[in-house]
Amino acid sequence: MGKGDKTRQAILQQVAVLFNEKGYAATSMQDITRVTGIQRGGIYNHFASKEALVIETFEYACSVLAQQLIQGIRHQKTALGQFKAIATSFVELYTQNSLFPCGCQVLNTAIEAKRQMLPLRHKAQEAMNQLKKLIVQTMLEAIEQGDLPDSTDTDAVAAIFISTLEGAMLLSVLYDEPTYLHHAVRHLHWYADTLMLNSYSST
Amino acid sequence: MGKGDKTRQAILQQVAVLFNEKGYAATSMQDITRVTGIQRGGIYNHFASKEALVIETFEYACSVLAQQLIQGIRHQKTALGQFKAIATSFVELYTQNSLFPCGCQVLNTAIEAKRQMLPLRHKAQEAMNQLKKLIVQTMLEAIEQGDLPDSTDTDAVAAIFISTLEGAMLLSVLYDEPTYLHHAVRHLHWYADTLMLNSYSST
DNA sequence: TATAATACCGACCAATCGGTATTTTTAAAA
DNA sequence: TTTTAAAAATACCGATTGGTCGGTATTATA
Repeated sequence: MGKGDKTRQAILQQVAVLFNEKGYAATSMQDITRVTGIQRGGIYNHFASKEALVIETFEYACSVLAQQLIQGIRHQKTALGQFKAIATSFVELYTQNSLFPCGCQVLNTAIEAKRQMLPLRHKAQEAMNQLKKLIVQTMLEAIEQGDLPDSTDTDAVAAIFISTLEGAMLLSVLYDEPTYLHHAVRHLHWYADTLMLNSYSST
Repeated sequence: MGKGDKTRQAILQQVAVLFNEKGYAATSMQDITRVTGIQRGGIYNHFASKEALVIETFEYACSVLAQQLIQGIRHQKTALGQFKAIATSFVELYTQNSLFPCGCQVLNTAIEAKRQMLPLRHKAQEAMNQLKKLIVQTMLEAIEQGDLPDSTDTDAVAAIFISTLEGAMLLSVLYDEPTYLHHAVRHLHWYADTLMLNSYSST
């Protein structure tokens, strides 16, 4: 990796944290020069505009996030175990990883890019699609393995999973208190276990 | 109400929508003059600074929100009915009210005021405290009326309620699709009904 | 080592930012 | 109707915004 690529990567890493902390609009190019140690001219040598930097940074953050999430569930042997591990791993990402101390990048981005920044909004939708897909496919495997009933409405359950986790993330960020994430994991694990006995979700 | 108070109220109403759409940092005073039809000098005659306007607007939005939420559960006769109606009413607020087409003001504010804008963050915490208090007290009544078990961990259940609703709000805003909110309501109603049979929540 | 390409800096741009001081208009009190 | 205080508009401020550009230092290639 040449010098250019190296600094480019370093910029993405450092700016990802900054953007997640302050938001995109509230972060100025001056803030970026401060945290990267590179002047504006240097930054614009790697990225065409602030918007391009924003989008690339989000993509970078998502790739790291997804990789760590998948790694966190890989060791589980059963699909149901993997399914439940998604919640655990998601929470551990926030509570243990210093890269994301200000909440979920996808959540923050989705909120900021509601009507403005449409390309960024689209990226956030794609990232959420990926997460949903991971959950649904894990559930489908669990159904195949007989650990979840055939009647399970995988889309609906996945939506509940994500809603609960993201909402708990919101509360944990708001109060700077990881308890809410732990509550969410416990609730979701119980919910997953209940799905086998109770066919509510298909109605 | 004199003319001054009238325009002041009008500013709060119109700016509340604008802030909720674009976020605080991304909304300029020029945007505000555009939507209110009042020039900067006029605005600053009513509010000392943009920050003061931001905080007052948030307070205004929360008061409207809280009022409508309470009104939406008042007609229920049992406390358990009120408890479940909180979820329904919360969702109806978003899907039917033109005042809040860009998601929950508390959610949006909490995300934007993570480390910056500490007074605003504090206001967001207070607003969330209010919602939590409403849920907990409704549950306590339901326990008194024998519709929920004594062992219910009201704080934990309230956290799950809020997490699920706010998370579903996030998804519905991200995809511009109310389905996620409806999923959340169905899930929470089922959860509330299950609490009576299952004492999981107390562990 | 000589040459070409890349990375970086720092001064600079027009535009816009939030905010203020002043003037004009408006509405309420006399 | 006149007086007067408040409300709104105007003109303007210094600072900062995202972005550009010429020049220089550094790196990679040959």
